[in-house]
Amino acid sequence: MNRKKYQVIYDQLKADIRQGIYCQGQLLPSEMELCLQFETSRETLRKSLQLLQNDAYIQKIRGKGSIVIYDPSLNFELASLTSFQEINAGLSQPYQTEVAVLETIKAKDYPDVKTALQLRDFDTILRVVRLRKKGPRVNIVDIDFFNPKLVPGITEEVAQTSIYRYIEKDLNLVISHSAKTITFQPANQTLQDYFQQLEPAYVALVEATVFLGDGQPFQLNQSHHRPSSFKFTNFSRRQS
Amino acid sequence: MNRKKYQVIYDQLKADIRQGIYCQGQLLPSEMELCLQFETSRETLRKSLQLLQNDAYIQKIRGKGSIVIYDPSLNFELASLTSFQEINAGLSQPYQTEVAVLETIKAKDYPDVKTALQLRDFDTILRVVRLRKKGPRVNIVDIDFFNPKLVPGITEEVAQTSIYRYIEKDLNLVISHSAKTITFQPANQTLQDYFQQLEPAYVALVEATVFLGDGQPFQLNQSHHRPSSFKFTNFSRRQS
DNA sequence: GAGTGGTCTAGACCACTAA
DNA sequence: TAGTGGTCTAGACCACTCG
Repeated sequence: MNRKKYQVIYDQLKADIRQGIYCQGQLLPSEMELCLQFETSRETLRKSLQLLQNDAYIQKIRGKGSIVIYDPSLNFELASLTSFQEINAGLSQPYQTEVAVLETIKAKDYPDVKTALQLRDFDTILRVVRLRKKGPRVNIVDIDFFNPKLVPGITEEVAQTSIYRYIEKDLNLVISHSAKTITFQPANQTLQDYFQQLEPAYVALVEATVFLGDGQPFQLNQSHHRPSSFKFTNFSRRQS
Repeated sequence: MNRKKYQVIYDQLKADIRQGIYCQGQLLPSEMELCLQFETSRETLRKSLQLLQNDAYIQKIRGKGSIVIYDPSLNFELASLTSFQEINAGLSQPYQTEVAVLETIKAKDYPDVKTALQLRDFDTILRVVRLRKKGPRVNIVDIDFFNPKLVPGITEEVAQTSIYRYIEKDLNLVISHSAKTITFQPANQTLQDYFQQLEPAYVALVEATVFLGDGQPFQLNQSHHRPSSFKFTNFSRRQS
């Protein structure tokens, strides 16, 4: 068997919930029943339920069962580490990407980037600016800094399609995790020129340092959003 | 034994990492070694490591070990479901809270709130406005809507101290999870009056619907932040 | 090949809920 | 009291990394 059993069960239950076979407020069958149904042990099944709980599909209640809390009106994809390309593919009206800048710069001229990517003065950085447009209207300006020693060979063509796909499929590297901050910043003249019109002259800035599987930071992403079309969604649980 | 074994191990390792006994980039002892050290089975120990990984303390790498990725300069508390009172208690310079409004309103006059709290036209809602100040300066305006059938008896005194404490300790209810969105909005006249000065006339709005353990929504929280002092931090992992 | 983490099992006992 | 989920165990086998 190729795929992991708990993953198969997770996918199946998730699909059932999304299709409304199990509805919001309803209880799933008990763990015992699900074990029989999927022909598995209890710990394996519980692993699947744990994942469903982490992803806001169910809420487990001791002594009662697992209640479905999935709400189709919510959309949590921005809270996970997903490339623009991957989100865009799911949109009904996708964005066009325009690569505005692709240049190599010196680490010592960008001290903040140098720190974030843990570089030294004499290292180089690949700087990429991409405009995400709907027709003529620019809604997002992505400014990215890559460590070319870790992820070499990013060309304009790669930047045009999907850099994450290139890193994972072609370079065969593991993209692991990311630390993100959201702030509200005045837009400098360059940004105002990209956006054409900005009211007020502020942007929502999502800044993320992204790490490879071995813990090394390879990318600093600064995603500038037109404030009127910015929305970040998140799910959180109360600690007990 | 009262506390859960995996929780004890998790707490211990977390403390060790925070105190620098294990440093960023370093490997933890292997699972075998840790099992011996904590006198436990491997699955239990792995549960603790799983928690550490979820909370951005370590990154597990198959065939190698568990690498410490904890970065003390990041602060993830806003990404979890934590009451203002609880965050405030950890600040060196705490906020003062002023209860500006505490009133009962009709659900049918607030259709958005009615929907979020799953109420009917003739239900009532408790509306609370609280100002979070540092000296004379208001930095956050919290507007909350509670379902009084689920969480009755919220008084001005409760609102002044901690509503979550009251709900958990006095009402003995379980606060479970929350769906949150972050947007940037123009500030209406009332908000501008509260904030005194706002440059630009925008606020960062963190809107959260909060649910009890049985899946019922009891609170809609609209937290309006002065944009210049707003920062949201988040951690995410790439799906495999 | 030795050592690491990843998956899966069968079974035990405990804590909580509801009738 | 019966049924639910929560914790913990000991052991098996697999997949991966590295010298």
